[in-house]
Amino acid sequence: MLFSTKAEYGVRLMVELGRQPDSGPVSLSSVAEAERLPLSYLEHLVAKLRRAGLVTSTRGAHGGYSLAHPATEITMLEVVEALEGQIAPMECFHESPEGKVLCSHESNSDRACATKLLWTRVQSGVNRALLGTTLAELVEFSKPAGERAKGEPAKAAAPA
Amino acid sequence: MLFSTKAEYGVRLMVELGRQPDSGPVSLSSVAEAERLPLSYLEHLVAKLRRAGLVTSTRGAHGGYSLAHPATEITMLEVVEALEGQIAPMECFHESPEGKVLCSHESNSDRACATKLLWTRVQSGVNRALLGTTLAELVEFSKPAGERAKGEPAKAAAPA
DNA sequence: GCCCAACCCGACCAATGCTCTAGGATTTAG
DNA sequence: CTAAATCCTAGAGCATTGGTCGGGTTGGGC
Repeated sequence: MLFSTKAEYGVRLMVELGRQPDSGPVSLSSVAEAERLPLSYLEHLVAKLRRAGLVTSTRGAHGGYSLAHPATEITMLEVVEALEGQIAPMECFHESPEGKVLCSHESNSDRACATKLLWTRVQSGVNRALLGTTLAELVEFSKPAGERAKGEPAKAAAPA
Repeated sequence: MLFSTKAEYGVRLMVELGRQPDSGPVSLSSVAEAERLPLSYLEHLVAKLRRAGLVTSTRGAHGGYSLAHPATEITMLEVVEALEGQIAPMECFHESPEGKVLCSHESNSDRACATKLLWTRVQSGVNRALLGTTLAELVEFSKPAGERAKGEPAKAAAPA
């Protein structure tokens, strides 16, 4: 598996928040029930999303979580990275802050790192998919067919 | 990490085999030394590649492994799948033999599976990258710059 | 002012998979 | 025959995953 359930559950959580745009904060327990996910595990995941600035929390009675930004401005790259950490296809494959690709195996040999070309392409493919998918699209997609295509249509991104 | 070292080591192994096209079988220990990888671990990996029909083995003294097909006809999708198993972005995401996408969460709710759109795009991005990269390209890429671009040039595939 | 819903936090735990080693059995060139 | 090599199975050691548990803290409603 490329990703763990952290990404799966976390994205579902975000979609659930995105479905009620302006009805105040949504409690975690209602999300847990709707998606049939363990509440106490969701607490850990939502904490990561909060620390990443993707959701805001309001404490106390009738509290809960809300999206920190409009769903059209939240890309899946942000969400998945907040949940799973930096996305790299391989352990030895890191991007420095300036965007250069580093590979710890490179010094192993006089030759160029054979796999760098491959992992670069894979990462680029994943990044394009994640960056080109907004939360708004998933919210729209999750609605029953009859309900779709009303309101502002989600920005169409690069097709699958 | 998207992939484990199984893919990394296995691809390196394949590249090493691809560098000596017609000089008989290559022993695992020479590969292990050249790439500084643990020999006994490589044995497990090469067994998977053999069972997948990607390499052939010749036993006994002066034995070793060779590519079962020309490097231009081996895609990284075959190699990585042989090593890591079926590639799916998420546990709940399977492709049936007819190519239909199944999702075990779909029955959880009256709504469409919110994450299916996302994982479909991710998988398609990864597949394109893996399918569009041949072993011959990596072999070429791994040569020192001066040595490249001689012989038949590797088929240029979809750029990163 | 209390209660309770809800967020918050850290410790813990079982299961799984990854990385790698050990030890041997089998095959074959020289 | 012997050395080199593939082949096979059985694990050890470790990190991660996917949770659970118990207890805080906050704040609205009665």
